[in-house]
Amino acid sequence: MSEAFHHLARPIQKWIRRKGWDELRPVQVRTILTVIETEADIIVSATTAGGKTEAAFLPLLSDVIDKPSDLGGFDLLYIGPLKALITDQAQRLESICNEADLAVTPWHGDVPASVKARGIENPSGVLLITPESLEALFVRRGTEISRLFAATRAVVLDELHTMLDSERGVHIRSLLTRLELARRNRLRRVGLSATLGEPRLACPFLCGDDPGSVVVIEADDERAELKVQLKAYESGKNDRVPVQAAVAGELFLRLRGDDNLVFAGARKSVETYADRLRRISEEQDVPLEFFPHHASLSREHRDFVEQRLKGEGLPTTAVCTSTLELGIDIGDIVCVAQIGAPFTVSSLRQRIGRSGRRRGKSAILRQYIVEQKRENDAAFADRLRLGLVRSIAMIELMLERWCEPPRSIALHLSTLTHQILSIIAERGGASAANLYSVLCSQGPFRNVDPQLFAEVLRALGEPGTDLIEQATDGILLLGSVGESLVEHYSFYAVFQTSEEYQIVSGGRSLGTMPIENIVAPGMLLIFSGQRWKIVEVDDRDRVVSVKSATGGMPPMFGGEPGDIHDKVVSRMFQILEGEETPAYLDEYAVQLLNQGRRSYAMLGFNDGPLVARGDNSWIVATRVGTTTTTTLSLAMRAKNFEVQTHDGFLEITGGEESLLRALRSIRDGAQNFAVPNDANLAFEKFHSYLTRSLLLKDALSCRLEPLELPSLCQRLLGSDETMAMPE
DNA sequence: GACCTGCTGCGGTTTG
Repeated sequence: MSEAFHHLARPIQKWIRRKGWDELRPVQVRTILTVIETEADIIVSATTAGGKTEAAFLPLLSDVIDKPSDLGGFDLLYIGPLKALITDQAQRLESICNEADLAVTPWHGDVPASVKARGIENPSGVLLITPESLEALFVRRGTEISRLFAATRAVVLDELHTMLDSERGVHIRSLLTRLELARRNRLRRVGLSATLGEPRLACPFLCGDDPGSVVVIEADDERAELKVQLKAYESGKNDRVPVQAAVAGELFLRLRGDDNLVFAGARKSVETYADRLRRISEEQDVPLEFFPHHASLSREHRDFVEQRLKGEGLPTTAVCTSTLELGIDIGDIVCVAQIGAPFTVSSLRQRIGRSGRRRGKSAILRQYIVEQKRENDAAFADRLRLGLVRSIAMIELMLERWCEPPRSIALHLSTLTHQILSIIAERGGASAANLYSVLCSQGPFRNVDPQLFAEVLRALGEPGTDLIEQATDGILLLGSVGESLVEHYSFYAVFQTSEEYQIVSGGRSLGTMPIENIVAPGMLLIFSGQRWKIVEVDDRDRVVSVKSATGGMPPMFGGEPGDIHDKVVSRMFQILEGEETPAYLDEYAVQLLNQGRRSYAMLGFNDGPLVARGDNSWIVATRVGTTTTTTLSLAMRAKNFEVQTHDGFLEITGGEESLLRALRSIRDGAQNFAVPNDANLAFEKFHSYLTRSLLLKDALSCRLEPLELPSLCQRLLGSDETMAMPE
């Protein structure tokens, strides 16, 4: 055993021996030495089964055992983004902690109140909690926080990549600042992740005050060989057999008999393919091995699918959304299929990481792309085969080991509003200066200056908004609306969720669907991989009762398209302008790629970025990702053009002035950037309580890039500002 | 043309 082993506490050494480990992994050795010999914050980056949890906890627990604290409270804090993950990790830690008689307390919405009561009464050992449950502790037990966490010496943040510049990431950082202020002592932070493209870029999110001091420990995993195949299909308006049938047939042929994951892109598409695969299995009279898995299905059904994947024996393919992209260990997956191009390279990479985990086996990606048949009225985006091209760009970038860096730090005014309410609730009142100090000077909202903070407070205190009010001594209190928000348990999460119907069959819940779906008795439904007829709709309690049937359509689940990164779009143009043919394309995909390249040249994009299509109609090749392309499209819409956005392209029609004049005026007047009055700017949970001026500032901090417009317009106009079209 | 995540306290009843 290595030197690191001898640094560990006796009970921990005993546990390692009992496990039969003959050596610690390199990433564990390095983490153990760093934890024991330094006081630095640490990021551990290793694959899902790479032993990260043990790497962090073996030395942290050793420290607790060898140097017990007399302060009282939990010794270690673990924050995880999923309930299932906390349950899993608590079980793993229990086996270690038993050896040393340390308590392990899992804490989330499904943990019995008795376990929580025991934790509050006698806090010690390891607490594993979700951000939302920690939030609830602040709101409901604000006065006890300092007692519960007095002895805590470190916090472990699992799946760190989900906690970067997201609403939930900012939420956690705010809670950690508040925790440190309550106990008057900093907490050492240890972040764990399997999918940080460049782990150093995550350091500012772990330690905002001194990112350079964070120690990054990366496992040099032996990477499994990756086999990739891309198969293309075409679908047309007059197809007798829908193209999904062909894709499902191929999936059935290739995947039956093993454990696989099929990422179908959207819940509706998951239901469509699961239904087709079930029908094929029935026609061929073979046992069903294909099951849908997404967030709107009942916990019961999802558990069933996960258990089948984990278990030996019954081959199982889950047709899924990103529910199975991260988190719990689902065992050996032979093949990952992806239907349609994904939105990010990092998610593609994470998905592929699910297969080929067994030593000596390759990871396998089967990518399926459906393009529209070219008919006379084919849209230009279909003629360019943009879906296929994006998919190739994603695969190429993934093979080059690139993935999207974390986003830059936004204002997060919705989450700021949440934390203002939470601190006032925690303390029964707070001064504006104190709130600013905790949240903005010391906490994560560092881009919010005092003036902007005052503007937010004024919006929350507006009569009619009533989230907060000011007492005569200047102290801010919750207003009537603020009070009712904070009192309800739905307050604890910072992210938005929509209203839904429960779908019930014979008293058993099958799952949920958004209330935007039109429902009436007699209608047919595909859901949870089966076919149903609606027998009753209870609009008051939002319950739809169904019974077995034989036809139907899956419901709509809504959602907005994802952001494509500049680098992906830039690679798409390289592919459209290039000549190489990737070896993993099937024959049909090669044909479609060549068609896309020919169309690109024929439309004239090789000569310049602006293509006139007659009748006040143009196509503009922006060559940049969603954020900047959308910003230009809003600027054009504000000038009364009609605009459709695509990856790296805009289709523009109408307008009161010529395209060239409009681009020039946007280039020269970027400081007057305006969005159309009808553009929706409310995306997050507490946005509806803020003014339009604040929403615009929030959007400008992360969703829009007006500062990019002058150079983009200049590039589009070209140096001589001429193009082959009439002004 | 998208996906995912989360949730307390209390009152009533039953049981030993």
